[in-house]
Amino acid sequence: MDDTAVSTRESSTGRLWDTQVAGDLAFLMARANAMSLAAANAALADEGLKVRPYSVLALAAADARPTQRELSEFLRLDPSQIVALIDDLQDRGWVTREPDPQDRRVNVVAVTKAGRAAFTRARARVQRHQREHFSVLDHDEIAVLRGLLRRLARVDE
Amino acid sequence: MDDTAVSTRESSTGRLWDTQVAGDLAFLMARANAMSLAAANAALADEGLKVRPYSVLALAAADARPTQRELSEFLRLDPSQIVALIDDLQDRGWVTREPDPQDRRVNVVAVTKAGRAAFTRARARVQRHQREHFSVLDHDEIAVLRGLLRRLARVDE
DNA sequence: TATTGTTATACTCTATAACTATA
DNA sequence: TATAGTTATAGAGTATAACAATA
Repeated sequence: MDDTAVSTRESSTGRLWDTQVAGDLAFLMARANAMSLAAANAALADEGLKVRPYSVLALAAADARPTQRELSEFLRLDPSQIVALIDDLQDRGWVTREPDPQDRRVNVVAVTKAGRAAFTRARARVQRHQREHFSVLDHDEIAVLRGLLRRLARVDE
Repeated sequence: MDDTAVSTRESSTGRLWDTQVAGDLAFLMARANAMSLAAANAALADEGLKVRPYSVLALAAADARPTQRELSEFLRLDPSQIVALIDDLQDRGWVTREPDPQDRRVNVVAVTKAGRAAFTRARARVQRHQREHFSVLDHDEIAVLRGLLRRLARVDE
């Protein structure tokens, strides 16, 4: 093999993975999340969705009847961002705002028939994506990761 | 205890955690990352740093002598964003751009004495933060999580 | 008085393309 | 021709404060 005249400069970033930061959970999580988010958004692009509106649709489709305030907490977004998110899904005819009769300040987000169908399609894509994107881990490892992330993600409830 | 007249509406978001999305790795990662990022940024705020510039400083302080291109790949940021990041650290006197004599197009990022001191202070804060923020997991669980995230984060190298 | 949803706005981050200097 | 770094800019995402309706 002719690798005698290899460049002085290592062309890859391999050696950067031997540094301290590369072991920081905050760094690893940020990088893994950026990759996962990009892949998930790509998977949802054909349905004209991204992860955020998909999550709202999913909660509505699960008949969880979330209030906008609850969505704000759960998705860790400002209430003002939830407005735009729901406006968009409502414009597509996928969800509706139902005023709570017991507290007329509150809107509950409900799914429509079309919304349920859209969610079913989107969910199939997301699940296929997850299998592919996380295929570097085996079934048991994924279960372990899910459990650990779940505990971290739920910490400040 | 007087909890007989409790409200009809569950005030917490607990029930949302029983839905399908709450098990999606993409969702869990996004949420766990958002929490971790906010905590890490808060930990670094006293040093006038955020996670991004801290990561650049860390790689320079590790004497990895990264090029701007390598930083771009490693941090998953556009090359144009690296410019501003390094400008800022350079203005503080913490890093310098050293032109590579072998390829004068290339800048290598090197740490200064002051930069090394700043990094030492910042690193102590970050490590303290990590211990606190991830304290819901025990030592072994953290090691497992780090290993799994590392494999995911390194996938497309 | 406090809270839900809403609007407006400013700020940060991100993505893209074009430019320069070197190779 | 191709690549490293830079600049400019538009778009997306985020954070904050103030407001109306209701509690």
